[in-house]
This record gives sequence, C-alpha cells and structure tokens, in this order.
Amino acid sequence: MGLRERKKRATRRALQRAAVQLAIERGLEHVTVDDIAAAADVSTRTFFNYFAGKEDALIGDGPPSPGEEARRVFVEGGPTGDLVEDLKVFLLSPILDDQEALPLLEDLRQRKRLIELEPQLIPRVMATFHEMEQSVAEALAARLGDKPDDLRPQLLSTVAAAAIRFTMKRSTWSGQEGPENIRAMSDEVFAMLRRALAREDP
Amino acid sequence: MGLRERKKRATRRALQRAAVQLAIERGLEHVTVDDIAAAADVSTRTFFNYFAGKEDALIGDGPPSPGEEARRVFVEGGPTGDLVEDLKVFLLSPILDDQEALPLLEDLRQRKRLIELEPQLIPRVMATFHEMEQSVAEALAARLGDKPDDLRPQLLSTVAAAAIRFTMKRSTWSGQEGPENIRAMSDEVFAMLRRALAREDP
DNA sequence: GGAAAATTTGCATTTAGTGCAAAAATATCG
DNA sequence: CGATATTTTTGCACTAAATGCAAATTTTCC
Repeated sequence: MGLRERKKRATRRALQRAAVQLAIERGLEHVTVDDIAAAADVSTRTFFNYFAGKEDALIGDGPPSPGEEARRVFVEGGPTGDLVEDLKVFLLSPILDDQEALPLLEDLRQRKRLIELEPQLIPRVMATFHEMEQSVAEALAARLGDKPDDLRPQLLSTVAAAAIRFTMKRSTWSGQEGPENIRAMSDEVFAMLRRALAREDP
Repeated sequence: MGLRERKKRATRRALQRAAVQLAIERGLEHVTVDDIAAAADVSTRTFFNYFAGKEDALIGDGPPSPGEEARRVFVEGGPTGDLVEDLKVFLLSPILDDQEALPLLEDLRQRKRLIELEPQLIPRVMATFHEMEQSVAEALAARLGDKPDDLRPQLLSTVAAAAIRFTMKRSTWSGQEGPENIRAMSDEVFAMLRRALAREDP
C-alpha cells in the first residue's frame, strides 16, 4: 500500500477521532466542522472531501459487507445447511475473519460513549445498516431460489440485519476478547429469537 | 377542537404536501426550504417552527405508538396469550383502530413515490422506527417480568420493530382496503418469520 | 370589545455544503 | 535523479440551512 493510500486513511481517522473527541468534550452542538478540521490539521474544505457532514464523521462507515468467498459458500447452502445458522456466519464473516478492517478498540469505545451522551445519533447508526439489507437479500434470494424482490429474502434480510445490529450494540468489545464476545452474543441472540418465535401452544 | 389547533394541523399538512410535491417534480436537490414555505404560503421562518429541516417535512412523523389501553391488555398477557401474536396486535393497534390518525391515502402514495425517486431517504424512514423500539421494549419487559434493559425485551422489540417496518413498506394501501391489506401482510410476515426460524433439522 | 396567550414573521447571524481552479504532494517512467 | 502526469489539498466565492430574538399578528377567553 502506497504512501498516498496510507495518508488518506490517516487523515480520515484523524478527522473521525477529532470529531468524536470534541463532541464528547463540548457536546455535539458546540462543535463545528471548522473545529474538527482544525483539530485534525486540515482545511475545512478537506473535511468535506472525506465526509458529507459532521455526523458522518462521528458515526463512521457502517458494518463491512461479506466478501465474495463467504457469499459463495452461503449461496451454495453452506456451511452447515441450516439457514439461520449460515446466515449468522455469513453476516459476521467480515468482522470475525478480517480483524484489520475494524477500527481500533479504543475508537469504538469512544464512539459508544459519545452515543450515550448524544442519543440523537442512534437513528443515524441504525441507518448505516440499511445498505447491508439489500446485499443480504440478494444472497438469500440466490440461495433460496427466489427473486431478490420476493417477500422471503426481503423479510429475512431485514430481520437478520436487525439482529446483527442488536448484536453489535450489545457486545462490549472489552479487552482482547472482542471477536469471541461478538460470536457469543450473536449465538445468544439467534437462540433467543428461535425460542421466542417457536409457537408456544401447538 | 379549536380553530388554532385546526390551523396548525392544516399548516403542517400543507408544508408536508408542498415539500413532497415539489421534490417529486424537481428532484430533492432542487427544492429549497424557501420554495416549500412559499408553496405553502407561510414564511420560511414558520417552516422551521414545524420541522427541523427539509427531510423531516418529507418523511413525516413515524409510526404512531400504541395507546394506554392496548398496552394494558398486552402487558396482562392478552389478547390471545401467544407472545408473538399479541405483539403483532399490539403494534398494529394504533394503525388499525384509529383511522383518523393516519395521513390520507393519497399523501402516503405520494410519499412512497418520492422515496422510490430518492432512495437517500430510506435510512431516514428507518430511523423513525427507533422511538417505537424503546416503548415496546418497556411493555415487553412488563409482560415477561424482565427488566427493560434485559436481553430478551430489547431483542424482541428490535426485531418486532423491523417486522412492522417491513410490513408497512410492503403493504400497498391501495384503495379502501388499506387496513385489511396491512393486517394480511403482517400475518404473512410473522408466519414466514416463524417458519424460517423453526430449526430445520432437530 | 379588549386583555392575555400563542403563533407568525422579519431580520441578523452563524454554520453547512458545493463548485471551481490554483497549488501542493505523490506517483511514474526514462 | 529529474521531468511529467496524476491525485489530493486548499482557498475563495457563493447558496442554502438553521437558530435566536423581538415585533407584529392572530386566536382565545371573559
């Protein structure tokens, strides 16, 4: 990876960090884009080359999408053959496989702290999961032999995205046990869903 | 209901309608708040007395919350005793019971058309369902004897909100059969969820 | 009709966001 | 290394968004 790419990543992260930092210190309302840019040592205009606005810098990129390989396995009916189990593996694969892709733990903690201080951001976080829904619906359709717009893939992807979002929200990411923590939480989440949706009477 | 109240509702609706109308005609980017206010015959400043910004006027209010009565029935374990069935009834009650509360059909159709033209709005719509999650979690906790922050009520409310959001998105609201349409769609949605989550092997 | 309360409006001001072209930094190739 | 091409950053000008405040207007209530 060349110098250019590295610098761009660095700038992006510096902006995100400065944004979160300042927002925690002063409160969201009292931080301007100018402040953030200044704190990251770039011009205001450059800020807008990286983010569409203040909140985008605060919230980050949303969950990474599964890769080609994971998708192929899923579509072909693997790895276990059980739809829900495989969906879980599929959705978590980019997080659990590629640890580099994730922001650093400390940054995540800060962001979490910020969101507790400024709950207005919660809906924004929710929104970042929307992109996921469509790509998952597509993979589901391919596996099930449905059309991508059919009820089944659309519904299942919506609910699966909600479950993953919930998993991410709950798992604490403490210390080095991050990935294990996520896996455990997602197991619990899907197990509870199955239990709750199993009809109680028949 | 006094004149004041009626006028406020009228203004609000006029602004929403003007916003949606203009956005469909010219595209979201080419509509300013000034345009919207002018089309609704109020000052720009008044627009901001009603909405925090352009997009809020476009998207509207989000789903109405269940009333006291519906909550009581749900918490006490009714009406059917089956958790998922009752959750469905509970969440749809404000829509199906009180028809006045809903915007007119034609307005909903317009909004839907707009969202197809401007998909950037989809995440915003998603976000309006967040408020629902917390109040539903609270009711669920009360029914199940959990604390509101426990895993079970939080997870179930998240997933239930996603299912309702999906139901709303899918039901067409065509003609007079609106409510029936919603009911049928939600039955289908929950039935499919149960089927999909039932373990396939054991 | 007229005082009290709520709503609308104009105005001033700050911040957000975008287009464009020049300048600076980085990459590429001989 | 050094010249040139490509990408990124920056400054500047400009439009639109958003908010506070106080005066003016409208509605309510007696």
